[in-house]
Amino acid sequence: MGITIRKIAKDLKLAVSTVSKALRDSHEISDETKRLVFEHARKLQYVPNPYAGSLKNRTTRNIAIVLPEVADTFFSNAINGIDSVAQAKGYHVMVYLTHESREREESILEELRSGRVDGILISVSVGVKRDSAVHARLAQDLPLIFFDRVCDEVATAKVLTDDFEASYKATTHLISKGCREIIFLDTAAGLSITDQRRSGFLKALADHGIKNGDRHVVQCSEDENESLDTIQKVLRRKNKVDGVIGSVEKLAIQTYTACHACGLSIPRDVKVLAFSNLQIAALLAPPLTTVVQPAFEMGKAAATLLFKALARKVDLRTERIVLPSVLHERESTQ
Amino acid sequence: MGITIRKIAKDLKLAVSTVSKALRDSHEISDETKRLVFEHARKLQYVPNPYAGSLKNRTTRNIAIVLPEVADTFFSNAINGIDSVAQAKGYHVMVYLTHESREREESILEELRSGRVDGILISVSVGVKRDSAVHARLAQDLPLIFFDRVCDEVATAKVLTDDFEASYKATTHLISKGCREIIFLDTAAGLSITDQRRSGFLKALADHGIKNGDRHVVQCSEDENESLDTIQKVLRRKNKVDGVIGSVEKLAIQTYTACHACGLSIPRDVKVLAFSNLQIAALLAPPLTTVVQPAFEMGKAAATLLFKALARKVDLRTERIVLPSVLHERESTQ
DNA sequence: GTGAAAGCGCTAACAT
DNA sequence: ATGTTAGCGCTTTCAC
Repeated sequence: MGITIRKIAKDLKLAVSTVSKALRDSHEISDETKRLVFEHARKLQYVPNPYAGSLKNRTTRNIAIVLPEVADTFFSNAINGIDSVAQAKGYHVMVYLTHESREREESILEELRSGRVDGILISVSVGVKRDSAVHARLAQDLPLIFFDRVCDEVATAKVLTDDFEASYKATTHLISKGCREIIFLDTAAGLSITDQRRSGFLKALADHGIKNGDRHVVQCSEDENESLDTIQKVLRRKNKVDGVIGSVEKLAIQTYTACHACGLSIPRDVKVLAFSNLQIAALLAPPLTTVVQPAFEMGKAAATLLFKALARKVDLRTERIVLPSVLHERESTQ
Repeated sequence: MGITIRKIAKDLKLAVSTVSKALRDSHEISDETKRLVFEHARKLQYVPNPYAGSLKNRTTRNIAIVLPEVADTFFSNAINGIDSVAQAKGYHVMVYLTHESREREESILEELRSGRVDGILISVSVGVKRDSAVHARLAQDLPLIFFDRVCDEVATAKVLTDDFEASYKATTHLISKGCREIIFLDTAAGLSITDQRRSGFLKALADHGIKNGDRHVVQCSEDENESLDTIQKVLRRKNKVDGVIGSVEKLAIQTYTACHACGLSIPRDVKVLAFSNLQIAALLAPPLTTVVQPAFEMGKAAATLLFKALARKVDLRTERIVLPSVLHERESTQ
């Protein structure tokens, strides 16, 4: 049993409400009483129970981040961005990992309708549909903000990067380096971000007179071994691949592994480029050309939006923030 | 206003208590009533408010992880391990980042005495003392478990790796490769893990007849630029350094950067080895020899211990789990 | 088998 | 300026 407001009241022979008001520095309470209360509270090391008051005013000062995984530099940096504003606002952060399971994501969201948190920031898992009913319903109950991986058709705030343009630019970069047989490594299920990236890729191919773009898109499994296998097969095929774009960080790493395994030299035999926030991209063999998303800033923007919503200062249904990503050219595409 | 138990009771013309019992599948309630209640609850999509009941039984089903940062493979993997058991137990995970600030860590812990969480898993920040009073007091109020970076003198559970032995082995490995002028890159403040690692390092030097071990220990700043600067100065000094041990992941990356900048070839001029969980160590130029900690398993072990403590099945004051780390030899020390 | 009532810690409307 | 009271959503005696 921790120290409660009631204990302080009893010790000081005051009413609970008086103590409550004193602690909240209400103007109705005399300075002398406040002083006494504060002092005693400090002496007893009183810490208010956050969930008691929360029952009344329906606010927990907790927010949730729902995401596929933490062992990914984009997500861990986004968490940092979110945390930076949450800490500043005195909010607490709950983290939920879906491990790319739609079912798990849905049951987590279902649970979150309970009032455990005041709002939610989410980057959806593979397999979640653009018009997911679960997400839409949640957005009715609580402030919900998508970042990076979104459900386009759910009417709530989204924080994104310019995936289409960045991918178009990246593809153009490869073409300018002489690549013609470029492969776009896609994720298995339709992720909003990879959809955009694929579109940008296809558009760039078309604009540069490369036909049959679809032939250049390769679906990779969520399973690491399968995916690695797929990539190796592609690299070994007759129509010699001379460029690879990894649509997500994991695929970049697998491409490197696959090239090593196939005895292909990067960038001589094949140029490689990936969407990735790996800080050590520059230390890889060879240094990897990356499209870097402003992960920290995206987290920060998403959290800022959430707090605005909690303060009823914004209508989330119409919010949409697009931040630019940056192409870092390195040896892997030289 | 979400759906409450009261609403269900009113709709069904039952008492709140009856509904409450029915939902908890109490034997005092008739099957028929239970059926009605469950059905109606499902129809209204009732989700119980977790903090209402929590007020009574003083349990939130929330646990906290307090750690220096997420953008570190050790920590993100540890989070995965913790999350895996928390999800299985139906618990929720709150994440607190200290960013290596003792003050921040202390104020977070202070806040956590409020009852926001049922227990805490922590890896302490740089600068926290072995006998930190704040940590000791918290351990009185709540189940507290240290993992990796601990306060030795605070009497509560600890989950560790065999840092001394692993470092001894790693140092011996470098010596066996012909290194004599080996540098141990230490963190600025006394971290339990780097203390152990340094001791193992010094013991190995002594055992192999290398005198004045202390001369081989270099303190690195928390500031990245300063630290990089220090490393470069060391690499350039007259007594040619032929081996480097990074005591934490960040220092390994900085060593690579520094070697590039100084035009030193790894492993020809200098062999490098680091305590690191980087998955892509094998893809670096050259592949980095690492001492890998079982991060996931440590998180899992720590969380498992916490849940045992919550079930009053263990006395945390005497618990101490030591898991082995593994030396992965790669080209950087060949 | 069902219901009434008290209470968890705190806030807020309403006395005094 | 301080106190009384009711109530947030739920659980848990204790009656009926």
